[in-house]
Amino acid sequence: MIALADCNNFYVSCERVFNPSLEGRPVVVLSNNDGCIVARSEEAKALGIAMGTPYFQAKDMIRKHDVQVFSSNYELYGDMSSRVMSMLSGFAPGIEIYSIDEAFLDFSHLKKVEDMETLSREIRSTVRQCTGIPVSIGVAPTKTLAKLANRAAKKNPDSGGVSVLAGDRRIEEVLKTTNIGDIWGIGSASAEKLSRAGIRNAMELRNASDNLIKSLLGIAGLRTAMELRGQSCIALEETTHERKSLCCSRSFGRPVQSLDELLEAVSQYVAEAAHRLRNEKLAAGAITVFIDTGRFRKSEHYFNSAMEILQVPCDGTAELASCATRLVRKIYRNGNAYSRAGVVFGSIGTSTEVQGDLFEEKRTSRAGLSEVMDSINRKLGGGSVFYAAEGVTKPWAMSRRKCSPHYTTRWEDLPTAG
DNA sequence: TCTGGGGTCCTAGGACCC
DNA sequence: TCTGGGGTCCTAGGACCC
Repeated sequence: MIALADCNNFYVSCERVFNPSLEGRPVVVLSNNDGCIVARSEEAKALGIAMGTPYFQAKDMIRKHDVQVFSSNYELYGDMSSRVMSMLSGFAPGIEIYSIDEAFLDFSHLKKVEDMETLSREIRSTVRQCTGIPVSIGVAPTKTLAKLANRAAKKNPDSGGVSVLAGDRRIEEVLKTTNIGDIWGIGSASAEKLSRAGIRNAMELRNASDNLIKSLLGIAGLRTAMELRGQSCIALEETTHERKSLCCSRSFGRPVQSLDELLEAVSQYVAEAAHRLRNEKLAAGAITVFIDTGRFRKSEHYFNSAMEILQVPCDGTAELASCATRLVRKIYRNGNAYSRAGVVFGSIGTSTEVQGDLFEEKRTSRAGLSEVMDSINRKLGGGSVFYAAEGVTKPWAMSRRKCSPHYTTRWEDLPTAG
């Protein structure tokens, strides 16, 4: 058996831990650049505010019902997440951290349903007490069913936040009441295809023929169907596997037209991404840059990207930035108002095992400067030293007008009592 | 006026090999 | 006149996840 522990309305819950006055009130958290609503408290959901609603479209409703609004504070959510995950990992022999607010736990050592329920309740109350975050737990024979069990736990107020899916009758009950699009692995495109073929709920997908499913959805869809039948096809992955790409992209606070501002923004994204690269002891073998006018603008949509393969994999900000700068110049088109840009590192490998260039006469040390800058920023706080190329006033920076303090990661933001 | 960001996997088609 | 079969690797695009 596998358990899925999923934090309730995670970002909202993080805000509430340090601001108890939010308890019982409608609260929403916005995506980067204060664009969309990406987390809602139960009270906000009850008002009919949908996931992903653009903030500006919901403003009337927000004012009318005095909904509390927060910008995304990923520093806070990331730190709270690691607290929750470290609590969870003490409760099971195996854990797979699946996302910032979810983890699968190995429950295979438990044989009785009552034991699974008891342990789940213990996990819930301990995590709540030690971190302040409410968690729901679903238990089932496969990951896909555990996802459904978790939904059932959240939906049913009598469940106490725990639901174990064991036994054919109980499983079928849930399958029948789950819409096809609410199954893990079935997105909108697949839901559309299936419903045209007359398959509208999880039970109907489970009972459909392998050939039909494979022809409609391919091998991934077939795996999902088998998981609904109770046959585990998606293993618990306890080891974190090596990263394949690393991306830093952001929308601008206001449209950007000048090449200079675009270059500043991209330089900053490179600096951020390269810093993460070095933290993970990795080096990039290729770099892609993209710029985008955005798809909601009335004028013609312009999106373009360019890639360069590096002679020798690299983790230094300066070298990566000079490459990125070259690429921006290549795709920049004058007269456009850009709303977004980004940098993607690919062909990633371990920085200690870099294949050198046979024909390079003398290998210059590239690591030194970035390392020194990292250590200064670690000691004095992020952003203490940076390349001037990143810009100083940054008029293009994203908006985060309603960001809460970084309660757990910055000394000056420590909450005070009394 | 205002619409996020960061990932992975699968598939089909092309290029190439012997 | 007539031209095989089996395989790998790479890439772009689509779909999915949170």
